[in-house]
Amino acid sequence: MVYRPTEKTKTRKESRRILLLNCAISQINAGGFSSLTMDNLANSAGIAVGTVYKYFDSKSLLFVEIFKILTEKEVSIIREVAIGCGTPYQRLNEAIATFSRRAMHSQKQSYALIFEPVNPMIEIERLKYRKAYAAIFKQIIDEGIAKQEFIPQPTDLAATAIVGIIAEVLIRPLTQDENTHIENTLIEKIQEFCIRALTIRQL
Amino acid sequence: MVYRPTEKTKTRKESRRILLLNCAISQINAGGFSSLTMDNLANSAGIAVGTVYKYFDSKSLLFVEIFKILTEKEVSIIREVAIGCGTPYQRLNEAIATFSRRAMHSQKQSYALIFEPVNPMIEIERLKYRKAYAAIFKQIIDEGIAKQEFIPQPTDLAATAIVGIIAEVLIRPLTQDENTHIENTLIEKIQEFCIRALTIRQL
DNA sequence: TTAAAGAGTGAATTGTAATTCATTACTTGG
DNA sequence: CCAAGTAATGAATTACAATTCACTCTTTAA
Repeated sequence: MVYRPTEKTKTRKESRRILLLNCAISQINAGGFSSLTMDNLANSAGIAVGTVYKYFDSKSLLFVEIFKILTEKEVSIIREVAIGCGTPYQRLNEAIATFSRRAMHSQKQSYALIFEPVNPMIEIERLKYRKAYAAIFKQIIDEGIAKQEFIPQPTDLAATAIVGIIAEVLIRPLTQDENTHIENTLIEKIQEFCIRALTIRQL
Repeated sequence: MVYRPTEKTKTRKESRRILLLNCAISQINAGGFSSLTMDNLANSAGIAVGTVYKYFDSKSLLFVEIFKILTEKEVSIIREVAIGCGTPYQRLNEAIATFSRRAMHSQKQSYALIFEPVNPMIEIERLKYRKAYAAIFKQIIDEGIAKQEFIPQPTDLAATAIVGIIAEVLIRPLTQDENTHIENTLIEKIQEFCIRALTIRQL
């Protein structure tokens, strides 16, 4: 035996894998999961279809991997905000705003991650994704209740509800077409709605 | 020319069409849209595939028709409750409860109508469906605000938010598997959350 | 009874992508 | 340079349903 994979080879392999992932992500950002085929992925990466299969065993697995990459990034950004400084009230508002702003800036992607019909495997990941968001909100709400900033209530439900609100109010409308104009005050209104549901109102 | 369609023929044709729709709906209730193929539909109706095409031009159009039938029924039931008697507060609670109860009783169907990945045509109908629900909630909220039962706020958003809450809290979990046990108190908790967001609290 | 038109049939076709695999091209260390 | 292994290729295959269509069967009313 003479040939053995070396550092150099492994590095090149790894960077090709990353290239493929990046090409795939670009395509998804442009046209959603439905626009990504193994053929056009191979094309845009400048390699043969067969080669794609040296890097990913199947399209489903590729999709799942991409989904995880994208959602883990989003979740970690929100988590960052959520454990930042400030009162629970402030952090909740900040988390909602960040989530909303990011969604507005990459509409196609948000829609793809939250709603786009793909396949059952993605649906399972999507559930985890939404649960991850809810877990973040829950933490803030729990703390807010402990500090008597928020009214005692089932926090799991409240957290899930907030995810539902943002998805429905903000992201679902992006289904329609490209330049869905979303008013900037929408974020504030969402915040106010959520805060009303959570807080003890100061009369 | 001798043959002309008669009442009798038309009736039979119509009833076959209805049979097909019913078979399709049963299949969807059992396994979602994804489980319905033109072949198994023909099979379960006891006719040939080709015949199905005498009744429906394409699978997409069949799907859209079924989706409309099912959603219009659901919406009209909720609408009934929503324009019933009682204060806006009571009617809101009743509408949420009815929506929730129906969802819990036909889990597969609710999931299919609200979330199941199907195709872009269905996605367009689904948006209308959700908007129809929102419109009902909006009407209640508008009235509640007029009667000073609810706090003034953007009612469009509040209505959409409620749809999002129910979808996320109640129906999304049905993704998982058959007997997702949903506590009965869940409905009450959803109502309380929504009411807090809407009302002027009595201290 | 029969010609005309509609209805029903289901094997064959089509469409669309994913996936495979025999073949060719590289890499490596001796 | 070579032999052994690895990587890349892309045309061909597979998978899977939707859809078609040449044909047969029914119905109608003269």
